[in-house]
Order: sequence, then structure tokens, then C-alpha cells
Amino acid sequence: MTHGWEDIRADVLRRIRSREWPPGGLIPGEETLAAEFGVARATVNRALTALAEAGVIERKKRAGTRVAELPVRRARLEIPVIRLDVLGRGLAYDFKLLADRMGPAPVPVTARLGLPEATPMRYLETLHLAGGRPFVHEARWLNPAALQGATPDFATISANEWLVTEVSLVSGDIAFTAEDASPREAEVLGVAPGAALLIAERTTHGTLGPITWVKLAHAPGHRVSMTF
Amino acid sequence: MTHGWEDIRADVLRRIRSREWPPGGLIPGEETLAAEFGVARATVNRALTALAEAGVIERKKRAGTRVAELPVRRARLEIPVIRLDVLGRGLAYDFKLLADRMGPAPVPVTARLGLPEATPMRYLETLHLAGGRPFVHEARWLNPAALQGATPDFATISANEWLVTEVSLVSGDIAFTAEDASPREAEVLGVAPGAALLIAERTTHGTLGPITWVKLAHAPGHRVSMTF
DNA sequence: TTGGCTAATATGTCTAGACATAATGCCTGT
DNA sequence: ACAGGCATTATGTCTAGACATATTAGCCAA
Repeated sequence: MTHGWEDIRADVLRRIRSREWPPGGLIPGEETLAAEFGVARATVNRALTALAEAGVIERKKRAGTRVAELPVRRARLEIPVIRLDVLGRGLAYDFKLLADRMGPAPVPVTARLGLPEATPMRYLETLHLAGGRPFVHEARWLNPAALQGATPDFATISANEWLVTEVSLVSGDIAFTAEDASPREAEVLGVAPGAALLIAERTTHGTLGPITWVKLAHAPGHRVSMTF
Repeated sequence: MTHGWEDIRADVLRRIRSREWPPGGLIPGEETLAAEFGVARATVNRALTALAEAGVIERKKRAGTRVAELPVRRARLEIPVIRLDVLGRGLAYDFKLLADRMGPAPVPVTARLGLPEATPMRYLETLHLAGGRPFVHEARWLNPAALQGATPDFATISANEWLVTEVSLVSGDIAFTAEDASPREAEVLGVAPGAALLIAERTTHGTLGPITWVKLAHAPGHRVSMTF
């Protein structure tokens, strides 16, 4: 009965779920568990580290390991390139570049990126198509100062895809909201004005500073799903 | 110098970002890196394992480690109990139980949970309030067969919170969509019918089978944000 | 009582070595 | 040429021991 670290993780999880080790309670130390399972302490440590990353337990030096009071559920979202998202649904992908111009970025954009007001940025508007039908409307402000080297022709490769593969992103955040379709979005997506749209707003930062702010307006019925 | 596994992770990440190791390319083996950094192989392994979990590299036995072609961005969503979400925004929390009855669950619900059609389930409708104003409307179908022991008075503790703390959840999924407010939702949330609402639909499964399906309709303006 | 120092302790990390496992690709025999 | 089998190799995991680090409890002094 050799125990791998995954077996130990499973067994600890079982005891937590069965309330043998109740929420908020201390669980035995690594040394104790190692003796009980008949493995080295490092193996127990591997298992408990994984559980801590999953939010099931909380570990503190000297204080020991305790079961999380309110097990925060963590769901992982995998953000694909839009092209692959569409192809993954078994539909043909295409996109149209609707606008590409330089101009002073609006205040909400510069504010979120931490740039001075009215910083000159590049505005790109793209409509992504799935099976010939509107899929996502993308409105993007790009900070040229954060890009080294030449940018490609965004009518040939979508900004969405080029950024993911060619630019060194460091960090970012994504927020989902629901909004009534603006007249422009309604027209481009081919829906009634005021229809409920799922909006994803993303900011990304790179080594050379803030890179881009993008608002993705999804066609009605779009689902973003995650597992936990 | 580089000594800890986090330093090594950072350095490998830097080389990937600088294109020293380009996307799709093989990176040196653990033994080589260990010698280069002057650490044990296990330390390099720790660093590379972390990067693989983050989706930056892909590792295969015998084939080696290569930089991911399309670095799938993974964002982590922490799903809090609604009460804590509200309190975290600095607002007072309250909730009202609007409905609590048994009845045959609708087909979409049983289908998603993998239960026979018209399984008798408990329907709970709750309005969560933040600072006295409607925050989230919760429509929940609960499978009594998957719950062992007594259920509490859901007028005293919200189902949302009780389930998280008292039931052994095993797995589940969550999906976000945007929907026009139904007449019922509009009335309860105090918004115009047809207003765009951010919807979160969750199913959860436990050791005794499917536990619950819930639809959360958020008040306009609600943002669900994640970092990556 | 209060503040700060100290020792004890549980987790965090590292090492060196070993064996396990899964792909790969070569090397057979047909 | 081809299929199957086998050796090679890089990652995956484990061990036993050591030292590092954070945190707490207790003690002592002002």
C-alpha cells in the first residue's frame, strides 16, 4: 500500500469532507501525518501544499494547518484566442477590421491603464465572425509606447491574436458585466438596440508599461463557463 | 544569485518573455538547468512544475519541456459567499426569502444536473440586499436526496451560505451570460424590464449526487473581476 | 498592565541520490 | 517497407536529512 502524494491529498480531502477534521479545526502536523501514512515528510508537504493552493486548507508556520472556515471556491477560466474559441465550436472563423486610427484615449481607458489623460493611443475596432455571423465586437485601445518593434497589418491578423503570441504580457485583469447594446454595437452585431450583451473588459500590462484596454461585446446567448 | 525555486521560475519566465527561448521551442533539461543555476534538480523541477501549472510551458516525459505556443491565459475567479462579497464592498448585508416550496423541477434544471425529468426538488428564491438595495436575485433548485441530515430554516441563514459551509461539495461549474431582465427579476431587483442583467448559473455536485442548480441575477452595474 | 525579548515549533525549502513512468526512436525480423 | 519490441531519456516522484523562516507562547522587566 504505497502512497503517492496524490493519494495522500485525496485522503486528507476525504477526512475534511467527512467532517472528521471540521472547518476551522487544526489537522495533524506534517511529521505526524508522514508517520501515519508511512511516507517522508516531503511527500505530505507536497499533498498539503496542493490543498492549500486549492483553498481547502490554510497553513501558517508555527501555527499549523487548519481547515478553511469558508472554503473559497476557485474557478479557473481559460481565456482562449477568439479564433480558436470559434474553431473549437466547429464554426468557420473570420474577422473584419472596422476602424484603425490614432487619437487621444478617453478618460476611463487611460484611468484604468494608469496613463496620463488624453494619451495618444491607437484605436482598433474589430468584428469577429463565427460561421459568417457576428460573434464578438472588439473595441481596443493600444498603447504604442509599450510595444517594441513594428506592428503588423491588423487587417490580416487580428490584434487579439497578435498580442497573445507576440507581446510579452506580464499581468492583467478581466471583468465581466452585462450592458444594453449601444446603437453602434447593435448595428454591428445585428441585434436590437438595448439587447443584453455579455461584456468582457480586459486590461493588460507588459514589461514596458500598460499595453492595452479592450472591451469585448459578445453576441446574445454567449456563455463563458468555468469548472471548479 | 539565484538560489530559491521562485528565483529560478522568475529567471526562466524572463528568458521566455525575452524570446531567448521562443514559443514552441525546447528549453534545456532539468539536469542542465540545475547545473547552470547551481542547485539540485528537484529545485529546478519545482520551478518548472509551477510554470507548467501556469500554462507557460508544456512538459512531457522523454520529449522534454517546451514553451507553450499559444500561452493560454488562465484567470482565477474566487467565488465568495454573497454575504462576504457585500460586506467586502463596505455595505450592510441582508436577504429576504421570497419562496420555499417543493415541486417538480423544470426540464432545463434536471437536464443540467443529470436527474430524471420532473424530479421533485425544493425551490428557493432569495433576494440578497446590499446597503438596503437589491444586489442579487437567487433562484435555486435543491435536490433533497443529495443532502444528508436536516436542513436549516432558510429564512434565517441563506441557502447560499449554508451550502458552502455545511455541505461537502465535490465539483461544479459556473457560467456567465447576459440576459434581459424577466418581469419577475425586474420587479424584485427594482429595475426596468428588459434591462441587461449579468447572470451566473451554477451547478454543484456532491458525494451523494447532484446537489443544486442556481441562477444568480445581478443588479445592473455589477462587475465580476479576475486577475491573471 | 504593558511592552519587548526569547525559545519553541510547524511549515517552507533545499540537497543528493534513487527509482518510476512515459514517450521516443531506433533496431530488429519478417 | 513495415510492424513490433526494446533501449534510451527526460520528467515525475520519493526518501532522509538539514537548515531557513515565520509565528506564537511565555517570560521578564519597566
